[in-house]
Amino acid sequence: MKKITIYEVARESNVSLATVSRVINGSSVVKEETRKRVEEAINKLGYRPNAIAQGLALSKTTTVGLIIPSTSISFSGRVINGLCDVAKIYDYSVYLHTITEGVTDIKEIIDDVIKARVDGVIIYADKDLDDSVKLLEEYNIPMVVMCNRVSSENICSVFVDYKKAVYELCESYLQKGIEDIAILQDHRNDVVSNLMRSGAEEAFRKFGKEYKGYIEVSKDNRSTYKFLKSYFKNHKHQVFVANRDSQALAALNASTGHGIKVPEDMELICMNESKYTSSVRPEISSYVVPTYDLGAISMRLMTKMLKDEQVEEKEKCLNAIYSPKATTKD
Amino acid sequence: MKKITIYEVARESNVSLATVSRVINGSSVVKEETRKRVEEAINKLGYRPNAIAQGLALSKTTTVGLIIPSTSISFSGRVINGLCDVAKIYDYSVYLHTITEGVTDIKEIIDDVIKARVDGVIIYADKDLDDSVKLLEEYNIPMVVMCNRVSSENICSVFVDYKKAVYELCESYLQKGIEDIAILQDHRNDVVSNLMRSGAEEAFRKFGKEYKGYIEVSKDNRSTYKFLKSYFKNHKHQVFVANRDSQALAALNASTGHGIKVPEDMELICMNESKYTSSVRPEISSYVVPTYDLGAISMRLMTKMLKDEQVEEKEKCLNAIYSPKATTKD
DNA sequence: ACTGATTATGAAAATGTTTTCAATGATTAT
DNA sequence: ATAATCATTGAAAACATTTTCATAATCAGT
Repeated sequence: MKKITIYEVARESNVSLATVSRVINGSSVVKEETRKRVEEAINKLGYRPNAIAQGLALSKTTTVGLIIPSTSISFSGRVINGLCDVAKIYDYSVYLHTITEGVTDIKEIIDDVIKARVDGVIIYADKDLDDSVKLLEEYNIPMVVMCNRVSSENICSVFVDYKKAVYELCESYLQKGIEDIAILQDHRNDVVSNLMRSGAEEAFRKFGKEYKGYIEVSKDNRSTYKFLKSYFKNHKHQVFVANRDSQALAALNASTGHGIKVPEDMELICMNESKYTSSVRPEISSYVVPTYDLGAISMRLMTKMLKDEQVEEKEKCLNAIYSPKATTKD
Repeated sequence: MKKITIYEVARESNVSLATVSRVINGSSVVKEETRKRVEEAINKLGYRPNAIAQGLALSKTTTVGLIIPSTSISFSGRVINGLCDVAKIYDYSVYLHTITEGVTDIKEIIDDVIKARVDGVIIYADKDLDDSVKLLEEYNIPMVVMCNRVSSENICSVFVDYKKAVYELCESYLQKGIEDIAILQDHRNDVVSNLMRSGAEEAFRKFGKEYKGYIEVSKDNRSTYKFLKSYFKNHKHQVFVANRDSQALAALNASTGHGIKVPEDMELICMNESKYTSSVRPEISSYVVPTYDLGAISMRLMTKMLKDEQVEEKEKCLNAIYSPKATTKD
């Protein structure tokens, strides 16, 4: 089982390498008759171009590196779906790297994508960006940052405006005179949490008040439920906002356990809709976050940068759409 | 900003390419003093080897292709985590391809991984394997198949034994004289559903009975809930088994809506534990499926094949661990 | 001081493409 | 018929490595 290279195709069809290469790449200059002959040879021999050799000759790989925290994969796997779908359309391949917090050395990952000579890097950064990422900037590699607002020559960013969402949410309650709004925060000091904070604070400031309704919990689901279970024994809130769907579920179960009815006694709102927030009863009012789009748009931006198309907006802000549930019935 | 190649390093450190190459690859023959000189030059110039050129020269890329249905990413994202973690340990990179049912042409994906000259392919196949996958076999590319039992020269497989799980589950109820066991099946005729079926049927056959407790529902969560809502109006079951967590949640909500208490009136069992089955109350008895291991083991097998280590077991069968919840209280 | 063995290095070929430039053959206009 | 243009093709360099084979340098043993 010998390897079939462009040489074998050339010999088989009695032309030079150059011509075969032209046929592969759809160059228009080659005569119809020769093209046919070459194509037949290609099929007959089952030849497939070697992307590695192409990469070397062209100094580009039509490959983009994706760097994403492992937690985010289970949390928002559709990001990857959107990203890959668009990549496929534009004939790019995806080189995947996951970051496991406390384990992975980001430097190694950066080293690896540079070694691999990816044409660009898309990075999902729900934390502050590591300094080492700036290495990529020095390398002049086109970058798209998801979930973080970054601006620079070679960097685009795509993010969800949680700040605005929470701002408007708080504003609408404050207008109705409701100011007992609790916001659940997990310890991880992530971008979304910060945005939610500043949204709430801004809204309250507008009404001349200071916001301080944070409830801090740990990342772990079991302990979150335990905590809330005892929390709701002595606490009541008119409005309760959670970031992740599992936290909202925990809140729902913990509160109803104490006879607090959602939404009559307490409005429960989740910042990230999922199949779970909608399959539970009562349904949990949630923000639908366009995670698929987040990935898709990021990759589209990347292809624009790589093909030197005009990038009108270097910062793309997506909105989370509020989908309130009015009743416990359906 | 000139590109730094091995040539520049060679010049800077006054040695030949060959020597620099040896230093990069940790060859033992180079003199300590020269090694130092070369390493200094590498650091000074910020040189990173070009994996593409290496790939060409060595005819291997230390890269494995991962082919996975997009739905499986959100369903079992931890597969990817396990896979990537192990890949990192063995210095392999992951080339990601997603399959969107009805959209993606598998042939194109196969073409692409062949073009990319990945050293091996890991494919998550919860459906029957497409014929085109056999192309890979002809190409003699080492493969690991997840979720499907396949045997062949160059193919290993790693799967979860849902059949055994359901068999034992049914058996234990039948021994107690309980035979009213309903199994929810979504339309997609996938491997897991089939395994569950044959597990149930085998158990019933052992007791001289024929199993026919399937309930067919659509894939869509909303309509599943709707369906179950009206289903539980007129139906009762002692045991109710669902495959996916969202289906179990829907079943829980729909049944309690009609005053059916879990687990007193009906045992509810989910074949795939998730943070949702455990954060809901009453907790849903579930099988903990080692998804992380599924990925990790697959990749480990792959590295063994690629490094020509001995592969003792070409088929690795993982067990789903039953975690029954005895009470509605906690 | 010389031989043989050993260690360290370099020259050059090989990996599989693309692309530039030159050359050839065909076609058109004069 | 001839020059000029145009369409098609091929030779060879370039891409950045690894590796084989040969050679140079060192060293030990006589």
